Amino acid sequence: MKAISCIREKKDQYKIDQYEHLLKNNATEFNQLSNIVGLIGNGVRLKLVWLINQEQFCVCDLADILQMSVPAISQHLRKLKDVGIVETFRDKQTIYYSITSTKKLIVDHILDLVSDEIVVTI
Amino acid sequence: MKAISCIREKKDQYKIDQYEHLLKNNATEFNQLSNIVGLIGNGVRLKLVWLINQEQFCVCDLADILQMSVPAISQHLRKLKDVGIVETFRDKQTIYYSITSTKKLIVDHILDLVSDEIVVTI
DNA sequence: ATTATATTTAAGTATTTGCTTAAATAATAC
DNA sequence: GTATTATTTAAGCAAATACTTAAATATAAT
Repeated sequence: MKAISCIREKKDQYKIDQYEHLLKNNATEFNQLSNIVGLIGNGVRLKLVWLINQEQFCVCDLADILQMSVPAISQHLRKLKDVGIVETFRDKQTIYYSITSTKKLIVDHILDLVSDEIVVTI
Repeated sequence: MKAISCIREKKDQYKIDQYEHLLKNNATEFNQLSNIVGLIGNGVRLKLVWLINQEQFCVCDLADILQMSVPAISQHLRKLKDVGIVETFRDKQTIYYSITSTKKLIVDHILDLVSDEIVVTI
């Protein structure tokens, strides 16, 4: 809570205050972004987002590809849906997931980092 | 474990296998990246990385700016250091943190998303 | 040496996360 | 209608996370 840090004479209180206020003024932006980045920064969800960004998939496909249970995948997708990264549309019994247009830019931006590392041949 | 997903006739086993192998072949890259992105995708650490990317700071400064305890900040910095995002250099009793040159690109890339949202006036 | 300062580390703990299994929904097929 | 299939949801639990406080290091000043 209380940040009783250090006495240090080199302490630049003015600068500290400036940064403190800057971060507080932009708390919402930092929080939103860390939520999104934090969600994508999970081994399973990074792959899910990458896959869904390649093309639409249903839960079953994703479970098969990642060799995980359907409920496990479904719960990951729910989190991604809750923050608006993915959306769904239904075709009969099948529900397909895709990246939302609103988050497409940020997703592409983060997935750029994947593209730099791997070679896709599908 | 065993992913007994769905029977679906539209299932494209060839495509599923292709993606499965592609992800397995690049497991290391995906894991490394999700580790880094996951670390930065934390409210406190996103701010820490953003701050340190602006200029060098010591633990005390960061604790003051974020109004958190020194040990809490120190432990966050340790995680960032463990994956090679930040490095330290000592000046007398003070230890300064900076972004490593090896991770500078990826950090800048993620912080681009912050820059899009906030205005910095320091 | 002794004291003070900056920082890290360790131990403890409450909260969150990511799975599991089982049950609940929803749409299709018969 | 009843059965089947795709998906979600809920409950339970082990592991991970993010703090706390107290103790340990390391450097500097006296």
